Amino acid sequence: MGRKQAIIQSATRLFAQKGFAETSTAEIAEDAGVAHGTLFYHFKNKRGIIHEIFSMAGDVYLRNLKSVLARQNNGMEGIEAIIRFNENYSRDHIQQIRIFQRFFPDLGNDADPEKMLLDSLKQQVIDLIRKSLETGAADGSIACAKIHETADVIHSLIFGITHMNLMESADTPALTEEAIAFCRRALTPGGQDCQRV
Amino acid sequence: MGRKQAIIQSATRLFAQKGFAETSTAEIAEDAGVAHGTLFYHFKNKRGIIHEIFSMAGDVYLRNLKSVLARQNNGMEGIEAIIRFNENYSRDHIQQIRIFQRFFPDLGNDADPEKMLLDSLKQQVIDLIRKSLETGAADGSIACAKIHETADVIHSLIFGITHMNLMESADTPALTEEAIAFCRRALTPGGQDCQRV
Amino acid sequence: MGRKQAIIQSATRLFAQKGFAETSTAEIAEDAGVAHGTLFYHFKNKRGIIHEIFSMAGDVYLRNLKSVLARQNNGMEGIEAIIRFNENYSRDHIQQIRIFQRFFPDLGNDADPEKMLLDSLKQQVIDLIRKSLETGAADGSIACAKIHETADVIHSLIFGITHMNLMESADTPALTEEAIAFCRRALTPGGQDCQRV
Amino acid sequence: MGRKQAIIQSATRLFAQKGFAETSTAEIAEDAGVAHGTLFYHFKNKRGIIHEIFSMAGDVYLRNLKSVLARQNNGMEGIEAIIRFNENYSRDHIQQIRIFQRFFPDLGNDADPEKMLLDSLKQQVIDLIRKSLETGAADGSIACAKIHETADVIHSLIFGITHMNLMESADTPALTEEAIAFCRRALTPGGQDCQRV
DNA sequence: GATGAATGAGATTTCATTCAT
DNA sequence: GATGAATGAAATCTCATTCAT
Repeated sequence: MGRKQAIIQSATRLFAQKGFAETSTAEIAEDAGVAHGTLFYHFKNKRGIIHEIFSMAGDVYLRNLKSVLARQNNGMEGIEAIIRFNENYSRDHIQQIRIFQRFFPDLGNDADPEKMLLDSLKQQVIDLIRKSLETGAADGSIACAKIHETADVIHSLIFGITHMNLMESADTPALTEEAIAFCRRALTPGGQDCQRV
Repeated sequence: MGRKQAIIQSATRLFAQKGFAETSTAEIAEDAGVAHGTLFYHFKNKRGIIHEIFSMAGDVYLRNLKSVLARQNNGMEGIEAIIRFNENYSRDHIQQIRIFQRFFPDLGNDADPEKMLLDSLKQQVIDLIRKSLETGAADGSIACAKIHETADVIHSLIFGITHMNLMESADTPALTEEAIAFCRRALTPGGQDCQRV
Repeated sequence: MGRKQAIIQSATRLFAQKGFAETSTAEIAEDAGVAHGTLFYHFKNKRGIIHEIFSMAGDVYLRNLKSVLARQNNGMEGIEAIIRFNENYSRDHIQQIRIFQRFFPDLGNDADPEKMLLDSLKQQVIDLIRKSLETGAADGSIACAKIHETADVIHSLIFGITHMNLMESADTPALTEEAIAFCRRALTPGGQDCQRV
Repeated sequence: MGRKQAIIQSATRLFAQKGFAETSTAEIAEDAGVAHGTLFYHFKNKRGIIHEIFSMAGDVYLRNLKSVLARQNNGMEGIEAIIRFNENYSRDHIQQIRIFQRFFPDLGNDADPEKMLLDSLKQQVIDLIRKSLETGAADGSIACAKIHETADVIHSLIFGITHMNLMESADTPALTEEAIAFCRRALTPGGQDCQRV
């Protein structure tokens, strides 16, 4: 593995453990087994490191999520799959997720290139949720009047669960299953008239 | 207003705007119009300032939320009230909320006194959600099999909405209303058999 | 002597000896016998130190020059006094002069606050030369057709002599006396018609 | 153009623009379109680059100046030609001149090989001035008692004008013409007795 | 001849905290 | 109670130079 990869790996672990601001570049270099200056040969600055991590992680997340979605049979299954995928991915890539969640609050101004990266990722996830809702509305597996807002609601729910996951303050597999059941009840057409509200 | 209050006020604004690590004690002192050293007369250290902010803010949030809940007529109304209260409170106390959200990810180890404060606050909110679910189950306004998990789901949803709010990436009043509708559909007994899942 | 004065003194000596870029802040602090951080308590940054040195030195130079000029009897004596004053001042404040001369070339863009300081100082000296030329033209001690340009010529001459002085590449007291004689010949009215050119 | 020439060209431009210390070797390499390491193949170190620039520039300056001087008819014309040559050369080789002027102050100790280069150049120019003065004294175009000191005075004047030129703080063509007139008045024999002083 | 990855020494600056007054 | 000068540890980043290829 090249030095650049070693740096990315170490940085990922340390940012996840201690946060971005709390991790020094000297620490990353030492952990990666390279000279301090080497960091700044491969990356413009400290932020450049996290930028690369974000960019790579976002790509993997989206690619995997899409491949999972492609295997679903109808809209409701899609929604289920998205929620469950997030749970699984969070467990398998806990460090990446932790960095994402840690970094969100530091992203103040909209010009921030990292904020743009994360915003774009979020928007793509919301779009996939929306597409599943639309598919479900078409194939009859989902009854939903306000697709736009409902997509936001589901995304909020997923985000909140992920947060609980990171805080280790709940049995998240169970939480995820209950969230799916919750959505099913809210979205399944049937005795309940979802237009009513 | 005494010097201590001035410090708390300035710190609240600055922490909300720029984050904890990014705000220097000198900056707080200048903004508050006191000498730098005065901060350390009133607070043990920088962390002591945010501790006091958290502690006060949590008290206000909970007291207000409880007083709102006391005025509801049944369990389902309670759930609605909690979600809506969070929206209103977030709007009115945006700085406090922003500090909470900003600080969460920095709280790593469980021994952390600020993490304990926030955990306790979260737990109390979840308890209030649970109590409303139980009330609703008793008064017939809610059909819910797994109260414990459902409370976590709703809390996750609220947390996610608050996050969207802070990121200013959604029309949150509309999002809140749709979330309430979503919960209503998921929780209202009726044609839909909520035991089924 | 307070710490701030000690810093200024050390910085003056070191900047004169080695130049601005070549002197590190750590070096200044050590020489002044203060902690490294103390520099940045008293000055915004490294440039702030040289700014203060410039500002103080320029004031002293101008004040002294003006007081010398006030004691002259006519315009030609004024020109002589200016050239001689510069020689004496350079000898007595060799460090200040060295810093000035060293710093000039680093001052690129006009927005530079230090460049503005130095430009203003230079302009004031040129104005004093011009005033002496005008006085001399009025009192008959000087014959000069183009006062504006001649003032620039004399200032260039003074600047060049100061430079030679710093480079220690000439016997400058003798050079100064010859420069005065040179100017006398060029400016004294008489058999030579200075309009001619 | 070979790589070495490209490096020299880029370095000349950058040193003139930003100064020696402020220009990094990496910057020069990039500007020249060669690899960073290539610099150190062609030059011993960073200083070696400026040494070559100085050496070449000094040669050109002197050769041209001498060729101009050869075409003058008497001593006074020689002095005029030197002053005017400097103005023209400065305008045409502004970068070279800027590097010279920028570098002078950094040359502290006499052992410095670059200082020796510049000192030698300066001495040769002064010698040429002196020779013109002597020629003029012989051919009757100049009246000058102290040739040695006067040569220094004229060199100082030229240096000062060049500095004004670089600082862009005067209309230097006009300044140059006035300086020539100034020298004419000071040096031309006539009604004025130059022995007198 | 030429490259560019890697280095390590050092530079400037920030900042929470202390303490004498 | 309050101050603010002073500190020193640590952080980010720069950069001339080396060297294996």
